[in-house]
Amino acid sequence: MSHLNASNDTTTCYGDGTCADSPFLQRDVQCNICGMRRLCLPVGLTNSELVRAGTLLDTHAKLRKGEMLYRAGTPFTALYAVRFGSLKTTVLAEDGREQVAGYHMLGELIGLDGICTKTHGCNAVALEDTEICVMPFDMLERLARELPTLQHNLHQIMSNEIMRDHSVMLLLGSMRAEERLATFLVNLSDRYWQRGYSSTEFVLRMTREEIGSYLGLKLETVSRLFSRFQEDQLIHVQGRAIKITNIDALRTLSGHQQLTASRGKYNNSHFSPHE
Amino acid sequence: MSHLNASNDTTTCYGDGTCADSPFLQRDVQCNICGMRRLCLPVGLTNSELVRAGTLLDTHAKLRKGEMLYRAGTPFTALYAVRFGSLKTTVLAEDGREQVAGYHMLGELIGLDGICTKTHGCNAVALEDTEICVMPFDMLERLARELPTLQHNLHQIMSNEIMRDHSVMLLLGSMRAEERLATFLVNLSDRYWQRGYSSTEFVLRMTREEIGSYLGLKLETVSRLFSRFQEDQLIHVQGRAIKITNIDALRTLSGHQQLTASRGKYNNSHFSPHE
DNA sequence: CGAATCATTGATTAGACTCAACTGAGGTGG
DNA sequence: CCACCTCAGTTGAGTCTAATCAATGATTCG
Repeated sequence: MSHLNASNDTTTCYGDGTCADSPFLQRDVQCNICGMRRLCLPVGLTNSELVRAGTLLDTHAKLRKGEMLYRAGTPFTALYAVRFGSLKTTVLAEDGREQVAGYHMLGELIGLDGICTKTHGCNAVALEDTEICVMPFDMLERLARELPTLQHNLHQIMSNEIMRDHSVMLLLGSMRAEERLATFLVNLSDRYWQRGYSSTEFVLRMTREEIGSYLGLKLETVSRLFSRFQEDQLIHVQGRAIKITNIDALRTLSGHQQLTASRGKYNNSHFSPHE
Repeated sequence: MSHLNASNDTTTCYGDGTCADSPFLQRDVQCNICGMRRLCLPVGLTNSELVRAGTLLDTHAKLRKGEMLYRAGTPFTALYAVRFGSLKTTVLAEDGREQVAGYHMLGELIGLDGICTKTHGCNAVALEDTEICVMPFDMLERLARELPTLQHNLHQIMSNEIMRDHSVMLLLGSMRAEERLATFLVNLSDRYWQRGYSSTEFVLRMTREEIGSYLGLKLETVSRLFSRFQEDQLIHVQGRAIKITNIDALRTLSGHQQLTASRGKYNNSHFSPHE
């Protein structure tokens, strides 16, 4: 993976998944061999810029299922990008209540809420064996001052997280239980699709209780709804294995309300590895 | 207001409300005459930096009550800081449902959700006659590359917005109606206090329906809860005039759960103009 | 001053929660 | 390899919170 030719300097990788250079012109930069480059922080950087950012993006870490990446209250030092696997983040009330704030998969950036207090604001736990990319934040800020594209990407990602949170607030504040679960399923479906996986068959990485926590519902309610959706021929459920049989009906149920996906740029485009 | 001496270059205004220079060393820079400087984007900039940022921070705009600052779907060009007055932002579902995403007062920055798509993601409406500071975003990004303090402040503010959203998600997903309203009142009380106003007597700038929309409740529920809180001697309500008579009980009700305030730096400190 | 908007309060209902019992899958160790 | 245990998931019965529907009172504003 390190013997490929360096490309010329103006070569750019685009957010739409295409690349100005030939498929074999890849540098020995971690991002170039990471399948999620086009969804991640370095979108749009030239190769020489990627090389400069190399030290930033070099450090990886592996997490076993259930392992915690960071804990609320501990010092914030870095942002993390998911290379593979998935994580949940949870916010904690002072009285001990805990709520899932998000599920994060390939190419998504987490830890953003730690910047403002230099302390992590939530817990991040791996839902399966997971590998992440560690980006020390002071280094990232320094680089962002030199690379406007990187700077703008960071701002976009943070802004996108704010939009995502707003759509969750809309879900929690105004939707009925079945609308919430339908929206959740449609959102997962879309995100798997964007990443090149089946949009109709996937395995949930979280328990009913965790889904409920994210959606502001109790686990029994989630379970009942899965059963009802199956009865109504919208999905087929077998434990955590989900097969969507009527995505249109699910979209209708969700009020065509999209939970904003992980990266704004692509939400309304038809970007996908399938095209 | 323009005849005061320029201070020396290393003079810095701090987030805790103090200033390294004498009270009279203020430049003819809008931020220096804005009471909210210590809560706003330019916290910590030296005076010479403030001067550089001057063009960024010079443009103001006035809004009448009910006027819209921006609308979801329209092009995003700038961030806005509240100079006085207040606004609500609302997110829209595709089916027309609308939900209040936040109430914004003095010193708070809005428009952050527009960065990722270059299009505003929500509506912003003045709740009273309001003045705001317009900060063109491309200019802000350029300046942020030159002024690390400004860059970091921007990141902090965005991160803080994410934390605020997370605490709203916790509220909507796990609290009962009375806990939500108590949390809302305590949050308002704290924010007024931080800005030098009474923490126990204030006038709501929004209708019961708007409060309900923010809290995921119907207006009748909000109204009933106000009445019950009054019956229980926690508050005195007269239309929109609120007098808090037992803030401790309200805090207890809210599970001591703070809705994250507008600027992370100050949340857990005892910063306030009263000290 | 009158119209419109906002707010309060009551009666009833529906949707989600709680409590509880039971089933099934996965992992461990004898 | 199977028995056992635990944790996850399903389903049912009853309860309760907040929504809905409805009528009336209070403010605000042109």
